[in-house]
Amino acid sequence: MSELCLYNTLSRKKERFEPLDSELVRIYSCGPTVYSYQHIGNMRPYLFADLLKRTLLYNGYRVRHVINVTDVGHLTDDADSGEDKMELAARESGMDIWQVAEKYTALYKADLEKLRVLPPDVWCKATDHIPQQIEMIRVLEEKGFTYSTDDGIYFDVSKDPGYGRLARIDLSSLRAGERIDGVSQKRHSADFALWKFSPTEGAARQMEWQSPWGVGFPGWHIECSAMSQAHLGLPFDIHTGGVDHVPVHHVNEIAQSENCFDVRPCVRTWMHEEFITFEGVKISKSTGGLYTVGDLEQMGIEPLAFRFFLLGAHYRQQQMFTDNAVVQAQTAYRRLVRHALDLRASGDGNAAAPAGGFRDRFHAAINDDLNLPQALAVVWEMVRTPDLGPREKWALLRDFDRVLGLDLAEARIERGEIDAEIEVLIEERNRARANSDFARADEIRDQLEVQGILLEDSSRGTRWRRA
RNA sequence: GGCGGCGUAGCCAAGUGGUAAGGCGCGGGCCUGCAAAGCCCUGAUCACCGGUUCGAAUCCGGUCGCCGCCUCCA
Repeated sequence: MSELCLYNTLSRKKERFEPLDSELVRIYSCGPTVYSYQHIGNMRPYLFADLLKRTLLYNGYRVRHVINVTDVGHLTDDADSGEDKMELAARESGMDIWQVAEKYTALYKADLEKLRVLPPDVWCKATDHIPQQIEMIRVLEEKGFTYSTDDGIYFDVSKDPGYGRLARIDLSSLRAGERIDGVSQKRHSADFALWKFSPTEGAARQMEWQSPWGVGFPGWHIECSAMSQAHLGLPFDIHTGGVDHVPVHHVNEIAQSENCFDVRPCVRTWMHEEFITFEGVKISKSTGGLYTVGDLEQMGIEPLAFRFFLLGAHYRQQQMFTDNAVVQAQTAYRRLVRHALDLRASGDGNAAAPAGGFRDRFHAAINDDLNLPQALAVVWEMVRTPDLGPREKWALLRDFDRVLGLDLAEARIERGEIDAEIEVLIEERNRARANSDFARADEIRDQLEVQGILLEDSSRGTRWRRA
């Protein structure tokens, strides 16, 4: 059996994975800020985390997985100026801020379900952990890591000699002493807000809390430190997120957690997924390509076909999204489903049978830092090999699907309410064929095709499916 | 400007020292009354130049092109 190796951003290397607790692996995944729809680019982090979790389960570990929902404190500008995204979204939509959070959280979770992302063991949200965040800030203050300005309480990065190690930031060469844009009272550009005071003029905030420093709200990074500690304890095994979080969000999270709780390192393995690019350019708010899972469905792309698409590239590689690429993926996905249906019809077999090394190769692929493209190649080869019978293949395919998550055991070709009518026509056509009346037979087939019904004749009779 | 990454067949995409996985598409074949589905066959020397090596897509140097982060972002 192969060893599980994962790429750790801390060391910039693949490392053999060893859980802190011999059986239970603890994972924290940075979740979304729920001020808007999540687009398909936003789905990759959770697909990635899902594949990580499934791979751990496949290796026999138990997993405790936490995903947070950030519903306060994420500013539109840099971490310390600009407006709270949630407050802004509420004002623009005319909804109550709590409704905004609820709405987009629900949509987000529905999309994850469509993509067959296993639900985490714990969902948590920032506004449910305000006391924990305040307590962390209090401890940091007590230890001398903070200072106060007119607009908030800041973390003083110069007090942390290890600051920025994750991103290999060299503070001394980082514009130190330079004038800080926007927030003039910051001592260093890398200093960041732990607590922000509510504005004294203008519209009142909908979300604000009492604290030892006055009424206000928490900074964007502190919620992850508080919630990961609360739900997993420190240290824990794996923290996941997007590459964009390496230099700021996660660096700051480490600074807060390690200095508050004196646990170093607070996380053993940091894993970061790359972006999906849209016709060569990153999908983002400003550059477009903002399809949602729902948009894909409108285009005729099934959610699981999109999942299959994501399996086609390694998580640490930027993946090119184009309409063409996703359609290609859907074609392949549907072909695999058809194989699954045929194999399933042959009955259940024994997955423990020799299986020609396919299981080992599949396992080795996913254990090599989640190389799903490689694993998929093994899947195709297995499906098409003449060396295995259909029942063995079906057993293996179901086994592999524990990681792939394509729901192959439940897959089916969609049938509708007009079955009876179709059956009658098919019978008539088969009578015509038996009488060599091919003109009539083809006429019926064409007629059904117009309705989106495709016929497939085989030695076992005629089957139909939707186009 | 600083930091990081990428450039593999028409398209998507693995492979990071031993003579290029896989998928989609194209073309050909088998099967079929004809189709469809399925199966089989079929394509690249890895941006370019130089170097290290018995041997490089894989290591080093340079050139060109592209992308990301440093500012909202997974």
